[in-house]
Formats: sequence, structure tokens, C-alpha cells
Amino acid sequence: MDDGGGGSVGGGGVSSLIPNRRINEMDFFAQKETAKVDVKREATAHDGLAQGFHINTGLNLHLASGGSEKSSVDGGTSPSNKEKLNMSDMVGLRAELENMNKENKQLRAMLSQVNNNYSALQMHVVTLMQRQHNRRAEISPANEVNTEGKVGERSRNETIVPRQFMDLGRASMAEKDESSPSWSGSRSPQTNEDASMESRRRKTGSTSNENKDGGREESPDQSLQGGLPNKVPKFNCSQDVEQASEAMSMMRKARVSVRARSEASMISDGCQWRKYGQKMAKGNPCPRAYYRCTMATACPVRKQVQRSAEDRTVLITTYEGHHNHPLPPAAMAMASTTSAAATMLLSGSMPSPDGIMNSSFHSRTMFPCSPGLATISASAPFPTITLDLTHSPNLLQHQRPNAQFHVPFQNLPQNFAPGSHAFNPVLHSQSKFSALQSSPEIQPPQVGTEQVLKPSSSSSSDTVTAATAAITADPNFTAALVAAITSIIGNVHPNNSSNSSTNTRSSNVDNTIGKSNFVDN
DNA sequence: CGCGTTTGACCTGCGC
DNA sequence: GCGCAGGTCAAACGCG
Repeated sequence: MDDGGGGSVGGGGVSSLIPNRRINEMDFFAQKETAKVDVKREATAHDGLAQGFHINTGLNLHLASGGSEKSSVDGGTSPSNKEKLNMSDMVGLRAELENMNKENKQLRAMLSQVNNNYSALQMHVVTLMQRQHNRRAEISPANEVNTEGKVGERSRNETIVPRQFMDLGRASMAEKDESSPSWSGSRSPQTNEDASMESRRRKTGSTSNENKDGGREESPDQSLQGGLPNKVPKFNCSQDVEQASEAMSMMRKARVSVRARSEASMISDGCQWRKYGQKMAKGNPCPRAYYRCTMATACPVRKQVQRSAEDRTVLITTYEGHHNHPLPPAAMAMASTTSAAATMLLSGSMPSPDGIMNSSFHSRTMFPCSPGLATISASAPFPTITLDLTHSPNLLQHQRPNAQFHVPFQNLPQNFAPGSHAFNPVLHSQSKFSALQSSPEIQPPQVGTEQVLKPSSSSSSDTVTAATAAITADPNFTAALVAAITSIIGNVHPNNSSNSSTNTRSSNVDNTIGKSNFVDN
């Protein structure tokens, strides 16, 4: 195993990704940039107009650029002529101003339209969730999947119970909770774990690590993940308080597991990590490495990295906690992604008033709005949502190999370098929730003609649905929105040859997922 | 010398 | 209560 370790691998991966990404992501941003430039132009023009307008009407001295020439030319003309000129200018300027007002109105209309669409999507997702839940309640849990693919967990699957997905109200509540003590990061000392840790530290008298882990006890408002809005939860009744505390506890424990193909020891997510431990886990010959975020001294975020027992090329990265520091753009993607996933997970796992959550604690549920795309494991003690990035790269490559955008997930693992199958935003948005659908074992993607010709059942609609789910649950709306858009765009351009992406990927050294995808199996 | 990794020891929770 | 497994600590070690 490569030990190059956390930071070096991570940093190198990210930095090496950036230049590569430009190639294929330019298009998207080129448009954006031009749009920005246009807006700027308009803005400056507008400013200029406003200035000119103001000056003309007020001081009558000079116009922005042409105006001064005019005034110099008009040097000896009579004031009436000047007024005529200014009047004509004013008329033109007013016309332009009106045009801009029109544009402004149009833009506002577009904005409201987007908002409406977003609301509609929300409603749609909620409906889908409820439908799925109702269906799942009828279907035997035999279809459920052992997401983590651990042999020892099979027995659990026999007792899996579909988890109830709550409505968005609860989801929003989850967000609230998430923003307060963070979903697992800044744990308060009153939790068992922290109480024990506290006592342990008191015993050992270890004060040096107080700061290290002090992040767990930091004030809730410090824990922001990926720029999530910091909402202050307000609970009115004792029931709410109970629910909130339970939810907060869930938040703290929630984990997001990302499965990705990588030959590297760790996927690069834009953060700096320091390895603080390694353990042999039962049932897996590969050791599990423990990393701690070192971007801030008290950052409570930790992650575990372990190779899959079944498929050594699959790297399972489990994130826990909220960053308590501003994240670099490269890390925002993963943070918001995991945060969104955790929010989704917790929005579906929030305890219901009648305690449904407890009864289904040993449950594992497919993501309802995208069956087979994401897996939620509520196996105690930590509810975990698994985002499987190992699936259907070829399918997505099929869908849209070339177009690669700066999606918020771009900075997921280094493996998602441009040109990689895995980096394909469609894949990404899909694979974010992609998962381990119906087979009891995780089937590593069969790379080759078979899989290319036989894409998984996750249709493009699933992709869109998954993306919309992300939108719904993701507090970072922008990020999720881009994912959705990307997905939709991806579905608009199907049947592209996979060669181009293959070629691009082959030029990317850092794309370990792509490499492994290509080589493996 | 500082920083990060390694690794054995320790602690805790959980199941029997 | 005991043993096991997961998680963490911290001294030792390596590297630049």
C-alpha cells in the first residue's frame, strides 16, 4: 500500500487535476465566462450610462469618452445646441435604460422560473420518495442489497427493513440540525462516546490532544460544511427537543461512504489529511486507515479509507464530521456532496414521532428516488449512506463521454480527473447515488464490451432523479443544481463514442479510477 | 528539526 | 465478566 499518505497524495492529486480539467471543462465555463463578461459589459455600460446620464443632466460637462470629444467640438456652440445634443443623448440613453429594465425583468422572470422549477422538482422528488417508500413497504426486503459487501453483514440483510423517508419538512429539519452541532463532527461531550473520551483523557491527563479533538466540542456555529447555511434550530415543545437531540445525535454519527475505484491509497478530495491510525478490520485483509482533517487545527472531520474485500481496486472512503473551517474550492465539492448525502440520509432517518427510526435501525435502504443508485445503511451504530462511484462508468461514458463540466463534484477523488470515465459529470451525479442495486453482492463493473453494451438499469431518468434528489437534500443548492443540469445535459447527448473519453483519460496519469476501470476486470 | 507515518497499546462498546 | 472488534493515542521512526 502506498503510504504517501494523506496529504501528499491528496494534494498532489488535486493539483495535478486542475490543469487537466481545464481541457474539457472549458466549454462549460467558457460559456459561463462569456456570459459573465457580457453581464459585466452590460453592467459597465450601464454604469457608464448612468454616469454619463448623470453628468449630462447635472453638470453638462462631459460624457464618458465620446462625450468629452463632443464637448470639445462643441466648444463654441451655443447652449441651446448643447441642450439639443444632450437631449438626443438622453433620449438614446433612456431607450437603453428601458431596454435594460426589460432585460432585468426578463432575468427576474427567469430567476423566478428557476425557483419554480426547483420547487417543482422538490415536490416531484417528495412524491417519488413517498411512492417508493410505499412500494418498498410492500416488497420483501429480500431485494435489498448488501452495500458494503461485507460477508459478515449478510446476516443483517436478512432482517433489513425499508427505511422510511421523511418529507422535506424533516429534511429541512435535518439541515437545521446539521448546521448546528454538525452531523457528526463537533460532538458534544454529552454523547456517550465523547463522555468516554473525556473521561479517558482525564485519566490519561492528555491535554495535548484537547485541541486536536477539541473540535468535537466546539460551538455549533463553528461547524459549517461547505458553506452550508447556518440555521439556528428552534424547538418549541419538549417533543421537538427530544427529536432534535436524537436527530443531533444522528447527525453526529452519520457517515457518508464513497466507493470508488482507485489504485492510490487514498482518493483526493481537496482536503489535507493526516493519518492517525491503521487497523486490520475483521473480514477484510486490507487494513483500514484513519485520517483526520488537518486543514484546521480543530477540524473534527475524519475519514476512514479501506479497500474493498471483494474488489481490491475499490477504495471505500468513509467521511464523518463537519469541517469547521472554510474549504478550498477543491474541497467544497466533496464536502457539499457528502453533506448532501448525509442530509439525505438523515432526512430519511430522522426519528419519527412514533419512533420508527428505532425500529428500523438495522435497516438498509436503497435510495428511494433512485433505486439502485444510492444505498443507505442504518446499521448501528452509524447510519451510513454509500455513494458508489464504481458503477456504470461505461454507461455514462456512453451517454456523454466528452462534455465535462466544472460540476461541484469535480473535486471528488483525484480519480475523477477529466477524461476519466468516472469524472464524467453524468456519471458523477449518477454515481454519487449510484449503487449497489439489486444484487446481493457488489458487482464490480465489468469493463469491456459487455457492460458497455449492457448498461445498468439505471436509466437516464434515474440519473435525473438522483440529481434532483441531490438538489432536494443538498443545502448547497447551487452545487446540486449544477449536478442536475449536468445530468440532464448528459442525457441529451447519448450514444457518444467512448473512445474520446478513453483517449482523454489515458493522458491523465492521476486518474486512477479511470485507469483501474480501464484495466481492471 | 519539523512534520507525517507507523504501530503497538489502550479504551470503549457490544455480544455472549 | 470476558473476549472481540473498532477506534484512538502517542512514542518511535523516517523523510525532506
